[in-house]
Amino acid sequence: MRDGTPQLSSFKRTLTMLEAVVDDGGASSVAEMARRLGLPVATAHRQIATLVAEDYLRPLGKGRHVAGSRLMKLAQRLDEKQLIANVAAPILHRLATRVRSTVQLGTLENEMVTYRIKTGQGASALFTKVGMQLEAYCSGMGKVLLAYLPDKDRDNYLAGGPFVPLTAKTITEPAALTAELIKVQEQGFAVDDGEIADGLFCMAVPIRNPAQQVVAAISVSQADTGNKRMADDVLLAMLRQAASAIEAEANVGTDR
Amino acid sequence: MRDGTPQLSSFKRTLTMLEAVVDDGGASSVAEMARRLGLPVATAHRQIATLVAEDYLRPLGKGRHVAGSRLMKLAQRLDEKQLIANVAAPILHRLATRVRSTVQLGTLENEMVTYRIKTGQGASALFTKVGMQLEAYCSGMGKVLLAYLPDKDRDNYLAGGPFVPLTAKTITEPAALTAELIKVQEQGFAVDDGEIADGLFCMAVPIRNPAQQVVAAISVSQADTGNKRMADDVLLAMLRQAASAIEAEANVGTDR
DNA sequence: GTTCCATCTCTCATAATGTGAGAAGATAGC
DNA sequence: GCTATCTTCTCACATTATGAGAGATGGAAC
Repeated sequence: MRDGTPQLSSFKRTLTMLEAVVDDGGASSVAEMARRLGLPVATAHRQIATLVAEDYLRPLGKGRHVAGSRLMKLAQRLDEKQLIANVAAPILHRLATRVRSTVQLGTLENEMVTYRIKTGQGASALFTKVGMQLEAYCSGMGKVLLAYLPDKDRDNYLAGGPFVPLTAKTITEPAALTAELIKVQEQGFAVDDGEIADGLFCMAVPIRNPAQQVVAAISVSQADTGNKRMADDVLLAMLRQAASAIEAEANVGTDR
Repeated sequence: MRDGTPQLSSFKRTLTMLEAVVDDGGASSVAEMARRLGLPVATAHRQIATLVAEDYLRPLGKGRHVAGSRLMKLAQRLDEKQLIANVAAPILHRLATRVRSTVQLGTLENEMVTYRIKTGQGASALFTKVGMQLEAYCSGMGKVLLAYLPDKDRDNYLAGGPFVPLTAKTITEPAALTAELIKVQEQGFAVDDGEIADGLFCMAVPIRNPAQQVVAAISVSQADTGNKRMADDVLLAMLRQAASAIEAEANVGTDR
């Protein structure tokens, strides 16, 4: 067991078939696909039958197949957040140089914030890392993402707990947290002034998809060095401008 | 081999793992996933190793994984336009036999119309071919697709030119073309009476996605043989009915 | 440093499972 | 009608996945 293709070979072959059918756009019959991939017809049929049973393909009459709903759902789960992160990267990079601070982008998965982009000055100082997942209740981005959650999910989160304090300022009372999230939703941004780490100030705003759902948040973090810090309203304006730019850019791919 | 789950079970289980990891957004370790799915750790590792080898997952340090590039590419290929074309095919086929003419479906890419479906009587007579790309300004489908473009893009197209005449009736004046597109948008359909080829009559209507964006157009083409031609309003009604059917069918997999 | 705990890697005997040829059943085209 | 093509089914075979357990790795706590 040390060859090039030792593992789960049937899985691999079936994936290849799946891709071939999707690529083909449902133009060809199963037998045709089998011929193209050099597979026995019986095998091809088994593979496609399985894919259909799993709803990764949908039969469309006359031996044709198109992507099924389960595959579509999987694809949707992927690209929205990933796409947003991709288009956001250059915009956030510019923002970071302008505000001379660390700028981050995060999304919510499993009630945790996934940090997907981190850029700018002082990036190394911050303890966050791309790919890292952190509790949502104590960060600016997290509060934004929680604030726009569907009511049911948000209530569920708030009922979950426990909310352990990371600093003296961390909000740990469910009632206080609820009030905070309502405030965040009303004003359209969140502030974290030392709730996640002492002396760390963050401001975060949401990023929406074309359907107006909040799918990500971006934030600016500044270590409170006592002296010059950019005025909050200026910072907020710049964040919102970046958010708009990201939304506009991301929607280009959607329409047309 | 006659149970409910007889086929390619390892494939199914690995798919389940793939989805679980994607859903999880890379939050949990492999062992955690194994526990959650009730699998032996060794099996889980094999599955994930395979998914990584196939580039469906990408390791993200510390046992975490996110969607890999091959999965991303697959997701991209499932694009809206191709799907519409797939579900449209049988509907257009029926339409073509009813109107006894050639029915086509096209989408706009790079300001050119891509012909994706061509079916029905006299299909061989028409010079278009599936996969072909043609200028948009001179065909019924093209005019529909241009008419619903965002203003910015449409103005840009109109400023582009040049619009070479293919027949005596081809609209080549930007001003006239602008007026024509406005008319098309207002009435919701386009007519091409000999603008692309002498004696060729076409009528085209848009196809919209759930967000009400125009993503494709369908058309009926009839060579003007001098005698019986179906009444325009009847043709239009049938085209619109087909468009509705396609939109309804395409949205089944999209929602939820 | 050491100890503990969780994760990951590897091996191997077992049998479960996918395989593919071919026959038989459908379907379409002529 | 016939013929060509696609699909479903069966079955013997051995390829291939399986899962337990032992060893290796890596942190975190102390």
